[in-house]
Amino acid sequence: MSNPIKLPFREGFCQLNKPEKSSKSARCTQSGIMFGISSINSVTKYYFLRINPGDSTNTGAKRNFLQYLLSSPFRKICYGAQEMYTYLIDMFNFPARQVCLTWLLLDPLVGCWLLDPDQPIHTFSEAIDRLGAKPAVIKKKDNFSQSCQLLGVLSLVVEKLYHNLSSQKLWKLFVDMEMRLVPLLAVMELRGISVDKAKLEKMNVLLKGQIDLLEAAAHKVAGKPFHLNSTVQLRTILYEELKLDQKHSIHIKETISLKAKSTSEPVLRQLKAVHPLPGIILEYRHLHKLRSTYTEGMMQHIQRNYIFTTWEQTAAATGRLTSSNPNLQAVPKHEVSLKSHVTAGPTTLHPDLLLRSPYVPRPGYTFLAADFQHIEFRLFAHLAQDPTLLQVFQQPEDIFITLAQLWYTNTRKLVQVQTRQETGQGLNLQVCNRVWPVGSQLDGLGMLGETLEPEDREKTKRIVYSVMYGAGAGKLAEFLQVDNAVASRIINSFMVKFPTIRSFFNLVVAKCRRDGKLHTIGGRQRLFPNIKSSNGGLRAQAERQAINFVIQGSAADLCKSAMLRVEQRLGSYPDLEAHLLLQIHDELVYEVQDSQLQQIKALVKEVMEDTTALLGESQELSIPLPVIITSGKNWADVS
DNA sequence: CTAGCGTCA
DNA sequence: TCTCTGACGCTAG
Repeated sequence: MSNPIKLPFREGFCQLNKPEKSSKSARCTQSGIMFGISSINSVTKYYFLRINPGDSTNTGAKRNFLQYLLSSPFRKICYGAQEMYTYLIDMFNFPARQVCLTWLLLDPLVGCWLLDPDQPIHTFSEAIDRLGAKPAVIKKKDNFSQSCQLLGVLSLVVEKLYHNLSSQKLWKLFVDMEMRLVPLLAVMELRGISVDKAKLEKMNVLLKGQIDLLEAAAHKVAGKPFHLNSTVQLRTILYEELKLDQKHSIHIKETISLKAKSTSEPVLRQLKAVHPLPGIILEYRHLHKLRSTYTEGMMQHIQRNYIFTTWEQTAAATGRLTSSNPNLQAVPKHEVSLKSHVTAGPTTLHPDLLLRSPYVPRPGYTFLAADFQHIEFRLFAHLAQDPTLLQVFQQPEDIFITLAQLWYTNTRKLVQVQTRQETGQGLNLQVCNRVWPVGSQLDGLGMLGETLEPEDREKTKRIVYSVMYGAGAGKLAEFLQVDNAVASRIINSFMVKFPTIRSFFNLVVAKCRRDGKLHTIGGRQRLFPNIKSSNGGLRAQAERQAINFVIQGSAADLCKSAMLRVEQRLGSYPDLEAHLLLQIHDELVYEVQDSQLQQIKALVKEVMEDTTALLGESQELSIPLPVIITSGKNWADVS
């Protein structure tokens, strides 16, 4: 650990001594980079490089110096590096590609999170406590001298971090994955995604219109105006004025906190049959949520036709990235229907809304999305070595459609098979029939309609993941809208068909009880203190989290690795222009130059499907991980 | 079932 | 008036 260059930034309130909560009074007015350079004989010299916004000298010597410093091979350390990077790249316009590939350093904020991802730290002093770095007595003379002293502590913190991470075999993951991700996330944040404001506004108006109609309808059937968002008022109307529960002798569950009669979704769905109001409320809540978050709410975040999200590296215990302010990972994917049962009107006035369609590429660019096909299910097959799934997953077929088809053909054996064979998709079905013969215990669900709709696939997918991660019959019944006996049968048929679900569960839980922690394919760890709890509920939860972590965390490793490797490969083709805009867990969305679309498609697919390279040469998956590439002129087109 | 974030009372 | 919390609903698997 020789020659560390330490880089906090912002004079006075650098990350090392910034207060717990960013309050207005603590906001710094001057900014720059504070750094210390240690020589061989351990003498450290400290400097402060002032960076004034709008200063023309920012483009000259200061820029060159920072570029030299940050891309130098010396070991550099910085607490909160992503924040520093966004600041610097924004200020100096450093070239994104080069930053991503060469600006590497060590950040104890991320390091501490790798040690215990359930307890991320938020301040430098927490890092000191967590790592047991000697509590330093900071003498308050002036900002500069205080910062110098903190830089000394930073060295100690990284020293401790190194020993902790190495002894837990996390160093490689830290340096080769998480630290390489930092500059990429900074670049993604700064690029932003462009938005068709007019389109978003139009959708907002359409939603508003529909919401107003629903509100009027609700007031009418309630007999008086009231605030539709108020559960208190709604409760009074439903149970004291309309007395829906008494009149129809329906028992209403009580809320846990206030032990008042619930107005929750399942309750309203139950009441829909006896009165129009609950149905209207449900529809209202749905549209109101969409408007306040995804149209009206999203417009608050637009800056000169762009939306800039924040990518959080240390927010999820499984190793996933998260997005916030706004959360672009939760923009609705499926079309929203404005057709209503209560508000009649010509359908032309109620078009379906695609809330992802206002997000568009810059002029001259096209969106390119790359999706890992059912990554967690495939990883389960690999990790559990399930013989049936290992066989099925040799082919890049859509297993959720296959399963949906299987259930369908089992309930109504004829028709569809023929047409699918004619369209050349019969092969999949034959494969699945060989593996899960018609008439097996997967049948009799009777919940799919005449033809296979996209919703059927979505439903099947949710069943698979629910059961895989240990859902009880009650929960499954609730979301499938079937009774408990049917849900039980579904779960049971899965367990019979894939006995490795249980054996893998037992294996993972046993390992977790032995070690107190588990590891993903990429070596990421998570601690499970409750795995030995005497409280059965807590223990069961820890067991489900354990299973989920191994799979979801491994998927996160692969996706992060894919982001980095695509970036590296693009680096060897300087003419190719592709900018990563979004990561939605298993999906990467790029903005690529129109004329280079085909070339980049091929490049991305090749890199992402090379799982051996993604995992490092020593590891290999038992199954391929097919990647689906789509492209288009708005985000809805590639979803 | 797991993992998140944003809205609202 | 402000901040925090729980329930809900959107996403991803």
